Amino acid sequence: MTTPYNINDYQNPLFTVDSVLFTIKNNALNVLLVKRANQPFIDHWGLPGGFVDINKDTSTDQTALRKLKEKTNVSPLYLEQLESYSGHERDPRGFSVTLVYFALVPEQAVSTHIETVDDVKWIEVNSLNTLSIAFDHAYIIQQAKTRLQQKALYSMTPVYCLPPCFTIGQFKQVIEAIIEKTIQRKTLIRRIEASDMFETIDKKVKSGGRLAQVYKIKPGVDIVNFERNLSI
Amino acid sequence: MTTPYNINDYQNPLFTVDSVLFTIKNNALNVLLVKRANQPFIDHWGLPGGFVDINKDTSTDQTALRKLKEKTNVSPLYLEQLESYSGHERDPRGFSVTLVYFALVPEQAVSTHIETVDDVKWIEVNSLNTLSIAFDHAYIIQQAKTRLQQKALYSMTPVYCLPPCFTIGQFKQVIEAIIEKTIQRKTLIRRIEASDMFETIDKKVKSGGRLAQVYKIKPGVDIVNFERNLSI
DNA sequence: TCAATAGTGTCTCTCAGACAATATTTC
DNA sequence: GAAATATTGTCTGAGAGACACTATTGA
Repeated sequence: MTTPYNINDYQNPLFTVDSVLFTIKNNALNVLLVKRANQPFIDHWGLPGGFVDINKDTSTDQTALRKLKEKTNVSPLYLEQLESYSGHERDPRGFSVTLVYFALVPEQAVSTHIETVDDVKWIEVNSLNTLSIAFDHAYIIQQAKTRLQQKALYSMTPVYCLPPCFTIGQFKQVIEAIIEKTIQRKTLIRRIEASDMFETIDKKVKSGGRLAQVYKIKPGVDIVNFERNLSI
Repeated sequence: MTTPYNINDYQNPLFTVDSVLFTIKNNALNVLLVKRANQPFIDHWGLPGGFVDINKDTSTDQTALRKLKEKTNVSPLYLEQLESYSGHERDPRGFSVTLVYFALVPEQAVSTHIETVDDVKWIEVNSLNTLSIAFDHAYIIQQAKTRLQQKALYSMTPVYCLPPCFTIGQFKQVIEAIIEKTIQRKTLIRRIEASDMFETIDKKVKSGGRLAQVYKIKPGVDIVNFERNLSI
């Protein structure tokens, strides 16, 4: 090392940004996978992502959003860092680091686009084992699922899997699909009121029985966390 | 790009690993800072960290631990990823990514070592503004503090700021120093019992009043989370 | 004895779970 | 009316906050 801090003096790790994009489809948690066009793991399914483009991206958040938009044509409503994964074994090209984001969208925002291509698709998280998944992405998806399940217990985050207008019944189904347990409708209503995140709109929709009140997120509100979890 | 996936085809971001090592000293939250010996920000104080050494490190966790051990001579009892920070502006050398860990140790484990050197020191988090801090490290430390405060509300994590044997009074003081609020001793006792993480040892120590029972962590237990937060 | 800290007993309050009761809808 | 779903009412239980009370130490 002749000159300190010259990046080329170091063997740099391979650094990528990947995203676990979830939605609820058919009452089940689904994740967006992309068929790899290149080695390694060519033709396997993996998470959408890639290298930072330092000419286009102002941060790794932008990298994640850019790659998701390339694949789905929309930006997710919710995006946060999950964790980074690193090591010599996870990529045959050598030591690698991937910074993983986790993101949520309503299904229909994406499905109309990806139905026109055959290298991007939704897959049920509980059916991942039927596919050959690239790298350690199957493990990462499980970690992201666990994180989402935790957040569903103490926050309103799952609402970002819903379209702009929704009923309490739809919200309940989304939460139940995520945590894989039923919850009390009453508890959800209490939280909706306490959070003050939502407003009713002057519309009711049919639901098989009594018409259901339609809600939407108040403009500009932040996601609300609760001090107590839903019960395990 | 002639050959896909050749790392040298990309302008890679500068990738580093930094750690926010906290302890409680004089009933206040302190963070370990290191005086920088090189540009940029030479002679400013910054977080301990550096580049991944892919010949020594099996993961970025190892990078964080290796750098902390170089500076403090001990490994922290608790280490977890905080978040990564990226952008063009945070480092004058160009687009950079730093993966930040947050770590806890009991004070005395470190202080005996760092008292012998003058480029590593503890500084109270609430007095950071009296120093010139390198990069965006002051902001990162605030983020780490917020995360630690959250964890103190729903988990036993702060116990890793304590020596192996401790009293409930000491534990209470550590939690109060972190969250900057007083808590009910009774609540802490209830959580200690419910967590089943601790055992009493056959010793009592003097405390200014009645002798205090000494506790230690049961071997092999994992950190326990609660379903309810302490009140704001 | 008093001051100080440790530890216990117990009441209140909040909010999740449970579930009954009522309200609307379609068929 | 019956089936289905929406909405409200209300009781129970767990656990945090508050705080009084007892216990044990040193000065």
